[in-house]
Amino acid sequence: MMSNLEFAPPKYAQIVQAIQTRIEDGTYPVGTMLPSEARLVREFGSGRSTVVRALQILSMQGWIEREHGRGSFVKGVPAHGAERSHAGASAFDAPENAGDTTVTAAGRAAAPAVVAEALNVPENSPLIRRQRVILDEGSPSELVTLWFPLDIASGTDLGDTGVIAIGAREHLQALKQVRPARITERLSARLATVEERRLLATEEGAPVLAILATVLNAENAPIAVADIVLPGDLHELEDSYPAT
Amino acid sequence: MMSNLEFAPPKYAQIVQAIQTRIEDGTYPVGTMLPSEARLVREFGSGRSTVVRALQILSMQGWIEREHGRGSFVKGVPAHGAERSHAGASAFDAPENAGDTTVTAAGRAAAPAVVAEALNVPENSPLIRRQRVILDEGSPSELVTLWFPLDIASGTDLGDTGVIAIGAREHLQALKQVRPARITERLSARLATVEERRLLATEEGAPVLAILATVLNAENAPIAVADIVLPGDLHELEDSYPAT
DNA sequence: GACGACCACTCGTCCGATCAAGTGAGTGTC
DNA sequence: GACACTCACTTGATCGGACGAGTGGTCGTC
Repeated sequence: MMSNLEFAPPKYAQIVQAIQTRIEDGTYPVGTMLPSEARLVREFGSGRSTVVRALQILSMQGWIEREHGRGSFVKGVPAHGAERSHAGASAFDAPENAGDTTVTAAGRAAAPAVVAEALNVPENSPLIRRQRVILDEGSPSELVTLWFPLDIASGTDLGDTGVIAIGAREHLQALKQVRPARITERLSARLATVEERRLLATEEGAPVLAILATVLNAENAPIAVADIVLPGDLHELEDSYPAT
Repeated sequence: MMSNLEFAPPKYAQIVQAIQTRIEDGTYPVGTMLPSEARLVREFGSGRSTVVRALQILSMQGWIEREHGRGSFVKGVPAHGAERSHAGASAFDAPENAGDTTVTAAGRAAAPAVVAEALNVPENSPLIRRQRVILDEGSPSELVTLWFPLDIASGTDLGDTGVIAIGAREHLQALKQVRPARITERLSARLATVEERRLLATEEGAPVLAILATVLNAENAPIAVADIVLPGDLHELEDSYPAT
């Protein structure tokens, strides 16, 4: 009408936008009831179906809550996804030439029990192990051990002692048809082992955060495992998520 | 028709379900085109609006992709968000009469340094403390201490020693205008304190997972703090997320 | 062969109507 | 006061139609 080249978003989207704005700027305070569908129909001059569609979108996105027979109520600005430190993902993405990283081992090694279980192979099976220590201000602050099945690591540099300048994930993706889809982490507190105390230079009886991260492909088959050990007195993991 | 007391989900939800199942079991392989809206209308014997509504839901949830003029195409089973044990949220939601829970303390107490910092009050300020031990098969497996500012806890039963049969969050929401919006957790490994060893009946030098969870309202002001202590040899936290 | 008109098929949006069902306040009876 | 009833108001589900617009093919013309 007014213009011929103007792009107008669909009506239902305009309504969504308008209500979002009003929630954000406090016109519709949290906890209060939204105008009823009938009112909104009058205000926006559209059919009820259109208003309902907008409200359903807002409801699915978490802005409002709709209660049969009572009305629609403002829930607030949807606090989006959770923020968390993904120690596992970082272990596979971090290049070895960044910061103070020292590769302490690379090559074949027998699978310890927990790693074998995670990779679904017999204990003591030969695997490719790649271990590094990360220093923070000169002192060891993190011990990361990556474990790969032989067939996955073959044809890559993962078993060589040289420094790999990109992350293990990228390295794998570039050289093989390996596509990580999901990572699961298991986290626990325990005392450092003798070997860990040596590499991390901590005292006897020192508690550590131990994270065992398993990388899975789309078929839920394990691709690799990262064993991450953090001295308890040096690390805190943060996690933040919406309260329902 | 067939029955009078049977509960039937709405038609659009049935269609959503049916299509999800067909995607999961390979009837509609990934990448292929879904039957057109008109076909689905015939198959399910419903109006087009109903079919479209189902398809829009599937599209918003990431199962399919709709292309104007071409059709709807299968994207796959949506790799959902992260799965994680939210120890903090559970601490506030768990009722005290469930399982083997013992309330070991309830009433005023001075704020320890970390709690004071999280609640943004001076150290040693008076707070309401509520502490419980959860037994697993007879032995202590979890120590939860909830801390509330006085003004938030006033008028509630949180400072009384009686058992509260619903979660603290529900209790608060029922009695006060308190709306939790977000929870942040800080997790670390350390050795159990003397007090913790007494309540959890663990030995000296035992490592624990310590989680400090802060509940924030929509304005990011702290409402409460949960201090959760898990003996390291009894607990593992799981976390799973898309690798992207 | 290149081009364009046409057409069948697809999804995108919007409307207004109907019936159902949940909620809460008010009203009247016992 | 307790209870049942009514009624206004709310959202929930579904329908069928209408029009618009993007896609990709056929087909005829040049």
